[in-house]
Amino acid sequence: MVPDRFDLRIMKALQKNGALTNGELSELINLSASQCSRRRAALEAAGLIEGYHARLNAKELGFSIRAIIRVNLRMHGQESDKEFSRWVERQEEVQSAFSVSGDADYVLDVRMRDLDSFSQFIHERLLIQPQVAQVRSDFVLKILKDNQALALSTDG
Amino acid sequence: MVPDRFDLRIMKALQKNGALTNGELSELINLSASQCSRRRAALEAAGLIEGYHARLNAKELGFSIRAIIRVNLRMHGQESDKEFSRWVERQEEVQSAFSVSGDADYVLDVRMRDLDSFSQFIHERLLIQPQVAQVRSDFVLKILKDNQALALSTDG
DNA sequence: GGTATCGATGCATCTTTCATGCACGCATGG
DNA sequence: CCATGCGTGCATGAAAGATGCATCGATACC
Repeated sequence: MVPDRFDLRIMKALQKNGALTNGELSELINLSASQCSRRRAALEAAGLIEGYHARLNAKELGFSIRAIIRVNLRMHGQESDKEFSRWVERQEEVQSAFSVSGDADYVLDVRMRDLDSFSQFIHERLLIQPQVAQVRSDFVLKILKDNQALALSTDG
Repeated sequence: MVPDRFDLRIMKALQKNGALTNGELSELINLSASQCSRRRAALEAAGLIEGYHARLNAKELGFSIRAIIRVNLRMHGQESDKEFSRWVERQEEVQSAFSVSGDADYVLDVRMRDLDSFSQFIHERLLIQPQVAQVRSDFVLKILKDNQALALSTDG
């Protein structure tokens, strides 16, 4: 599927606000509501829109700790990498996890309720993984932005 | 507002799928649809649910580069920090940006269409910021998980 | 130039979903 | 024991979503 500029506008709008009605969308992008509905369905069917998600207020819910953790493994091989990946995927506190090229092997974005949980996670769960060689943590002091929105150029 | 376990279940479900109807929600959490509607509205009004967002397929849309960039500033002061923050917020390619404690001063999560854009961003936009002293990039090779979902414990 | 064909669009309609008034049940406190 | 208040489910009117149909515009072909 090749999205045209209307599709791009729709996706851009829905990134910002996924609860827009087709009527509201139609005003924003200058197209009838029925067309918005059809295009939206097409974008979802084509997989360009992967889904809709509610964003929760982490602070209000008691998640006061956020940290970016860089992890190095002892050795590299399909086995240890795969095993570590599987382990990471099971950790609820890990919101995002990337295998990266650079100083580190993995970068994790984690959220916890308090320092105790964080310490417990690092020492009693992460560091005892046999593959893990080194762990360096950066605590998030302030979130400047957290869009999760792609920079689509609508060209007008 | 103090969310009870039904509220937690609702939030958990809506994190996974923000397009659930109240009827579908009611089946998932064993509560009538009308109550789901009321509780949902309350959670939104209380700010526990901050909003709904569509997630787009980055690969399909041509964003093949993702990187975690660590930035160090030359000196620290309210001025340079604030100025850098403001600059970061204006950069569309920056999805998330954190001020952190640790080796780095800032961590940025960026997405680009290609290596040229990335190089251009680093050299012609980021490094020419007068506050910036050092930049280290980790390219994302593989996304193990990218939930953006908080680990709510529903206790049942 | 004329015409046929195909996809995209807007309107109208039907269906689904949402929002809310109401009465009931349950708990707590007088 | 009764009164009060909150949370709940049911039922109804309002809003939003989905879709058949006729029309419009563009392209291709004769």
